Amino acid sequence: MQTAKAAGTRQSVLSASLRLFAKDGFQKTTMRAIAAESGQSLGSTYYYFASKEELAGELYRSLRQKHCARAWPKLAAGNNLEAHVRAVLDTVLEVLEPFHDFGPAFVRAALTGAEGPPEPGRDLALWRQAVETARPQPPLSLRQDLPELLWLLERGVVLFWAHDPSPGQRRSRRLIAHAAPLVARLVVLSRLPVVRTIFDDLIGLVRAAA
Amino acid sequence: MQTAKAAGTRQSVLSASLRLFAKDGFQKTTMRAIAAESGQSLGSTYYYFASKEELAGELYRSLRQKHCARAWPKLAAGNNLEAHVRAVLDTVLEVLEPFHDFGPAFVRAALTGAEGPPEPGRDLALWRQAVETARPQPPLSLRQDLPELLWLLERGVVLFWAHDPSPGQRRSRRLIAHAAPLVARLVVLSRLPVVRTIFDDLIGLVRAAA
DNA sequence: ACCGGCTCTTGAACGCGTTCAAAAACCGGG
DNA sequence: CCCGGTTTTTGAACGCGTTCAAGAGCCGGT
Repeated sequence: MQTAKAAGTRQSVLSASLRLFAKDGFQKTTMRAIAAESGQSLGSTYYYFASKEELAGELYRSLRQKHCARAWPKLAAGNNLEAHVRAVLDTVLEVLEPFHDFGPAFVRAALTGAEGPPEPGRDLALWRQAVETARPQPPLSLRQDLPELLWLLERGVVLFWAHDPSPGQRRSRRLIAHAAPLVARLVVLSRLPVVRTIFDDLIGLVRAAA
Repeated sequence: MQTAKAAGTRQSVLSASLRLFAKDGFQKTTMRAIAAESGQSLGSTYYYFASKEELAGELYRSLRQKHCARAWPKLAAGNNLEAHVRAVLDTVLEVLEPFHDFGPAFVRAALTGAEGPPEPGRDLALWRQAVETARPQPPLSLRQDLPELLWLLERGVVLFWAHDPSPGQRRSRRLIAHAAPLVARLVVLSRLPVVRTIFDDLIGLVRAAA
């Protein structure tokens, strides 16, 4: 059992790391500096977080939570799929933006932290909502697998964004601007048998991977 | 200018690192161990290789060279595109196989070493050859951009392979088995305007990224 | 033979992430 | 109030990748 005060110190370590990561980036921020900033000893921070990676993972987790909370309302109006895809992806960059200067190592550390795909539950639910509430509705045959494919797309975009050196991450925005209509068009065309076959292959490919 | 003897020591450091990486993996092999194994002092290895990463990069470079040399002849017969794609991708796994136990960090270190895409020249040329010698020939409209797309595919496969924990990397093989016909079918279908449009978008997306 | 300037080698040192045994603080029950 | 056990804190220590000032070996020119 842990006391209330302990939770407080834990939080102070977390916020100290947030402050320092923002100032100096992920790599340059040392565990010793985090300990000093939060007024603790070095060993104490390791009592709460087993590694620097785990610290990144914790911050990233709260970020994705915020992402879901912010993106969800945007799906209410029942726009078309392209708008939904764009909304979710734009929101993820919006939420992540202040953390870009943390450096690619931060995202890598966060994504590699303990769990491979870090409890995909919430994000996947968001994509399911995006698919189900889209009007016109995507073909029934795709409705089941599409969320997973879009979730894969999201991870790809985040990875790209993390390494995007362009000012303001313009390239990542442009990537989304291109990808959203592409996805929408593909989904519409999936009614054609030829395209449908491609989708089947793609899904088979993803299944083979996972 | 460097003497002939120096080149020898350099080579001995390289081969020592190869031996140790194979025995203990990339992460667990220490620079000190490499120095000891090659009969040099620690500082001496740093005289030849600025970092552990660079060591990985050097080994990886020679691997890709071997890959090109081995894959090129397989393209001579003028098979269809699917066979060519499968040949090149299978060969890359074949060449890389002994290095899988080096761990994902090895590939990451190699791919991140100094140059972003490490002089894509040779690999891209291989893909160009694969596209140009395929029979029937891919549509003219794709012939220019297809090599770049396939090269992207190759990097994706390698990345996937590096993290593939399945025994004998079966999953990676399966991935290739699924991806090759998918690519071939997509290329054939690119004669249809709708699919062509998708390709254009995809190429635009890649261009926006690079 | 001696020198000046290189190429190469060395081992100590730095700062890092991480571990650990021991001490301190805390807390409910006697 | 004090005691036993748990939770929290501490600072020293380890091994790592990397850096560096100093020296050793080598070689052509005088």
